[in-house]
Amino acid sequence: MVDLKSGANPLFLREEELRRGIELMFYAYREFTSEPDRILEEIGFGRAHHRAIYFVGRYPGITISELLVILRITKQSLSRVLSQLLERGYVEQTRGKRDQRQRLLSLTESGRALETRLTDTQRRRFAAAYRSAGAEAVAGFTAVLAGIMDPKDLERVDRLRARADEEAGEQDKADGRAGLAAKTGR
Amino acid sequence: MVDLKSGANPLFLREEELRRGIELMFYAYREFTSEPDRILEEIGFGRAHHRAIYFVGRYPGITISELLVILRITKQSLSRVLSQLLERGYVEQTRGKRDQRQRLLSLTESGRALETRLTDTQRRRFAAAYRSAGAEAVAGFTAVLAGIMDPKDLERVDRLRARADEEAGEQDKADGRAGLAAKTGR
DNA sequence: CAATATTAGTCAACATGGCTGACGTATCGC
DNA sequence: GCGATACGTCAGCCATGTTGACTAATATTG
Repeated sequence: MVDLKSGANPLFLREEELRRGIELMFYAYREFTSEPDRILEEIGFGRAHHRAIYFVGRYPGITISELLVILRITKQSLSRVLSQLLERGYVEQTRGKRDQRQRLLSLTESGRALETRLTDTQRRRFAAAYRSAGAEAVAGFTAVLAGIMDPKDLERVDRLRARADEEAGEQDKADGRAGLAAKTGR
Repeated sequence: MVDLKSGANPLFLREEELRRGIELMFYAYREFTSEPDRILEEIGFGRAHHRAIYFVGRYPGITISELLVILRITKQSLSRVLSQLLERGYVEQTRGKRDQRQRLLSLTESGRALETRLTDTQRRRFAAAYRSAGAEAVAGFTAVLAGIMDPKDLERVDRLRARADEEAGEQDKADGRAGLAAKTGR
């Protein structure tokens, strides 16, 4: 019993290491959302609005169904926050040119301003943590997180990022979309 | 404009690196909670119950007010989940011997079983991610998370862990507490 | 071209888990 | 003995998730 818990026991160390990771995840996520939450509260929005505005800003021209796949919530839940964002002029919709059923979402000027304000607090927090931990630690951080998340999400993130990279600098042409699903067909 | 977004621009790289961290955090946290959530649903509990049961298991003999500090919720919110855990026999309370006002919380046999079942899914997930990312990555992961979280939380976690380590193998004596606040006075 | 599938929107009802505010009780410590 | 502390509780509100049922417009396919 004593031996099972003693510091010299490798299983105890491993158990402690795993628990530490679990706990840091809990505490870090709470802090990660705390500053945006405060700003959102000022203007009568919640965390769900941040998520929507973030991904619309990230992938301008994204459709409702694509956003649903990313957020993994029901369309009823998304509809609630999205209609508020539309009403209050942070997000706008246009119909897809190729497929008229689709609603292509993008941020308005004030939507971009809000997204920047919200995400900046997180960017700053990450930048500070990255700076103090060092470049190698950052690589380890992202490697472990990538191992924790759903491989499907990881694949999608990587795929979209690759596409965004190769399209960076190009004109948004054709039907005005940013190419999110232009080739995926999903 | 093109230059600002081109891959050669260091500011763009930095921006992408920060956004990637932010997004991985979102996706990883969602996955991190998904398996416990499924188990909890089976037995009619929610994520809040897991948090309570986790920290009671982590710090047996913890008081209500200490748990409130860790969880950062109101006592009314905690009371809701805790009374259910007590009713259904996962957690038990004893009065503090030194201070009779305190309620010292600990897990019952079935509470420990549930905690193990819930947390094991997370442990496995972390263990797999740690294994595939390597030891160095793990160090980076925890360093970055430590930089993201509230320093007060970090300090407390480290302090409690140091205490648990030095007390490992000792008998729980005196008033039956695990020494969580024995010396903190908080 | 007609049938079917897909995309999006909406209404209604419910659960979880946060919150505030207001009190009550027992116990501790000065 | 009195003020502070630890805990419990009632009542109600809000945000954000859920299921289920249905409609409308458009696209696709046999």
